[in-house]
Amino acid sequence: MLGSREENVLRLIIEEYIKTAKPVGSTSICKLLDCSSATIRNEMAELENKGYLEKTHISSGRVPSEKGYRYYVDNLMKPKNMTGEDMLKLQTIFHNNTLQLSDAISKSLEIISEMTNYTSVILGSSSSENKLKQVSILPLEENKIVAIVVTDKGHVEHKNLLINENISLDEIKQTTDLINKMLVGTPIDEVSEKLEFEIKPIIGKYVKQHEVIYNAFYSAFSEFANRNNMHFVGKTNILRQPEFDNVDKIKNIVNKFENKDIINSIKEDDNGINIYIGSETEFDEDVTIIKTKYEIGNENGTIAIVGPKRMEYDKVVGLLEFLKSNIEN
Amino acid sequence: MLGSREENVLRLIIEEYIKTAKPVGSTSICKLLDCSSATIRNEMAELENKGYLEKTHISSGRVPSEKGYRYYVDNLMKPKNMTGEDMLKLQTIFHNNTLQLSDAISKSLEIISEMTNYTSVILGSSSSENKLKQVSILPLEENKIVAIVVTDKGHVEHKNLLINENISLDEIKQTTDLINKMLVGTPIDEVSEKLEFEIKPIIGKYVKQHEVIYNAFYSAFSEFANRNNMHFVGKTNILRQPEFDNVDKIKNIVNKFENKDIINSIKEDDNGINIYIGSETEFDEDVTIIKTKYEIGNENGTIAIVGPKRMEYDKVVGLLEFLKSNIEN
DNA sequence: TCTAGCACTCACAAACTCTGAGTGACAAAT
DNA sequence: ATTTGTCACTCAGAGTTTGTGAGTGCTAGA
Repeated sequence: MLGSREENVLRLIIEEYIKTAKPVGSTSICKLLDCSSATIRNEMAELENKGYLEKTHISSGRVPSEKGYRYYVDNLMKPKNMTGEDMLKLQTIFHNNTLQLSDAISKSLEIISEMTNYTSVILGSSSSENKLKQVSILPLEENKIVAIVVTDKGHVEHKNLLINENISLDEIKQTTDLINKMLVGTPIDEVSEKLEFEIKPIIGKYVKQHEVIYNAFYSAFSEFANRNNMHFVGKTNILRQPEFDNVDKIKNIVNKFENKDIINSIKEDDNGINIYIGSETEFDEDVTIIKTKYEIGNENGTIAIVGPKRMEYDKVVGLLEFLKSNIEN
Repeated sequence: MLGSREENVLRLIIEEYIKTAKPVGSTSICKLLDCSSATIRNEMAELENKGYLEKTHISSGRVPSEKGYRYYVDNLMKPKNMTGEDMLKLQTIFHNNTLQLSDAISKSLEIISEMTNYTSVILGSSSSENKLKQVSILPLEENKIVAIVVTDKGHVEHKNLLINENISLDEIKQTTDLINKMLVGTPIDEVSEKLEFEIKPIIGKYVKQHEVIYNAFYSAFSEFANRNNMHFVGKTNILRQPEFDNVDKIKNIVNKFENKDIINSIKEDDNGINIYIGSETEFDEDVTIIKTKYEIGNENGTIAIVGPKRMEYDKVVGLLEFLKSNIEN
C-alpha cells in the first residue's frame, strides 16, 4: 500500500511524535534518513494527500492522523520487549503464591500504570457469566437482616434489609431455601425474572407478607445484575499527558471516567490484543485504548490501558502480551 | 467584636462574592446600604486591617479572607430554609418505604449535589465500630473457596481463595467454627491481632497446613479493617466552580479525591453541623467542607459537602440540617 | 462623621511586532 | 526521473505596548 521509504517516513514521524508530542518537521526526519529535507517534504506531502498525516496549520510540521496510527499499528509496529528489570518486577508478583489472582492482576497493573503513565482498567466477568451459587440470610438485630448472594465465580453481594416485625424468620428461611433449591445455577441477570415467575407464585401461597420479602430479594438481585465489576488503576495518570492541557478536556475525561462510559469501549471483541484509536474507541476522540481478555479456568476478565492517541503502542502491546501470558499460567 | 455596620458590610461583601466569584468593589455595596462609596471604602479598609478582607492587588475590590468567612458563619449567617419544591423532592425519598436507609441517603445526596453543584461524600461507620458477626466459607469448584465475613452492622466482605489440594474442607470448617466461637463480637480492627494470638496457637495443634489457612483469613481480615466505606457523589461537580480554572488546581483536587485524602478531614468531631474553611480542612486550601454525623439506632455515618470556600453556606447548612433530621426519623 | 472629588494603580484585553520553524515550488544537479 | 539547494512565504507563539475601566486612598469641605 505504501512505498518502503514512505513507510519509513511515516514510522519515523509517528515515533518522533510519540516522543515529543510536537508536530514533526522535515529536517528532524532527514537527519535520520540520510537524504535532504526537501525530499522528505515531498514524501510528507504525499502521505498527507493519502490521509496518513495532518498539519495543525499551513506551515506547521506534520502530526499523524488516525489513519496514520492505524497503518502504523497494523503494518509497521513491532511489540517491544520489556527490559529485564521491568519483566522481573511483574514476574515476582506472579511467582508470589500467597497472592490471589485478582490481587496479582491489580498489583501488576499498578506497576504498569506507573511504568507507562497511562490509566489501566480491569473489568471482571459480566453478571451474565456469573451463576447463582447460594443465597443466605443472617439476622442482625431487632428487625434487621442482611441478605448475601454468592455466585459460582466467587462474587459476593449483600443487601441490608429492615423487615416488618410480623414477618417471621422462618418465613424468610423458607423463601431462601426455595430460591436455593430452584434458582441455583441460574445466570445472575436472569434471576430477577425467574424470581418473579417461579418463586413469587409459590411463596405467595404460604408466606404471609410475601410481597415484602419478594421485593427485598428482587431489589438485591437487580442491583447485583447491574453492578459491573470495574476497577481503575492510576485514574489520574492520563491527566499528566501533555495533550490534556486545557481545563475542558480534563473535565471531560474525568467526567467520562466517573460515569464509567468506558465500559462500552471494552466490552466486546476477540481474544487477542485489540487497539482502538481515537474515534474508534467510541469513548473519547483523544485517547487510544489497548485491551485484551484473559481467561483462566472458567474465570475471565478484560484489562485495558487508556492513554493518549500518541501512546507508546509498541511498549504497551509488549506489556500486555507479557501480562496476559503470565496471567494465564 | 465588629460594629453593626461593619458586620453589614462584611456580610454583604461575602454574599456578593459568593454570587459572583469576583472581587467586590465599594460601589456595589453602597447601592445596597444607602451611603456613599467613600464611606464603604473606609469600612472596607478597616475590615481589611482587622483581617476579615483581602485584596487581590492594590487597587482591586475585596475578597473575604478565611477569618472573614469564619466570622460570617459564626455570627452573621442564618441557615436558609429550603424551597418547598426542594423539600418535597427529599421528603418523597424518605417516605418511600421500599428504600433502605443507605439507598435513601445516597439518593438524597445525589439530589443535593445536583441542587448545589458541590460534591458530597458519605462515610460509613468505621471498622472499629463494626464487630464480627459471622465468618463463613463456601466451596466453589476444584480448590476454590470464598470466605465471607459479616459484621453486626451488616457489612460484608469476601475474599476468594485458592487452597492447596491437601487441605480438607473439614479443616477449614474447624477453623471457621473456632473463629465464630471465639471471636464473634470482637471489633473488626482487633480481629487480626486476636487471630494471631488466640486462634493460631490452637489450630496449629490439630490442623495440618494451618499456616495456609491462617494466612488466608489474616489477609481477608486485614483488608476488611483497612477498607473504608467511603462513597462520593458528584465527584466532578466541584470542578465546575470557577475557582478551578487552571489545570494544576484541577489535577491536584482530582488526585486528592482519588487518594481519598479527604477521609482525614471528616473523621472526627462533634454531632452538630461542622464547617471547615480552607486551611481548616487540612485537605485543600481552596475548599470548604461542611459535614455532619447521623446516628440512627446503632448505625451511624458521616455526610459531607465539599465546595469552594465561596460556598453557599446558608443553603448547605439548611440542607444538611433538613437531611439529618429526615435521616434520624 | 460623612461625602465629593481627584490622583493614582493595576489587571485585563486588544493590538502590534518579532522570530523561528516550518512549508511549497522550482530550477539545477545527479 | 529523482533528488537537492534555494528562496519567498506563512503562521503560531512569545513578548511588548497601549488603552480602558474598575477600583483604591487621601484630603478638604459639608
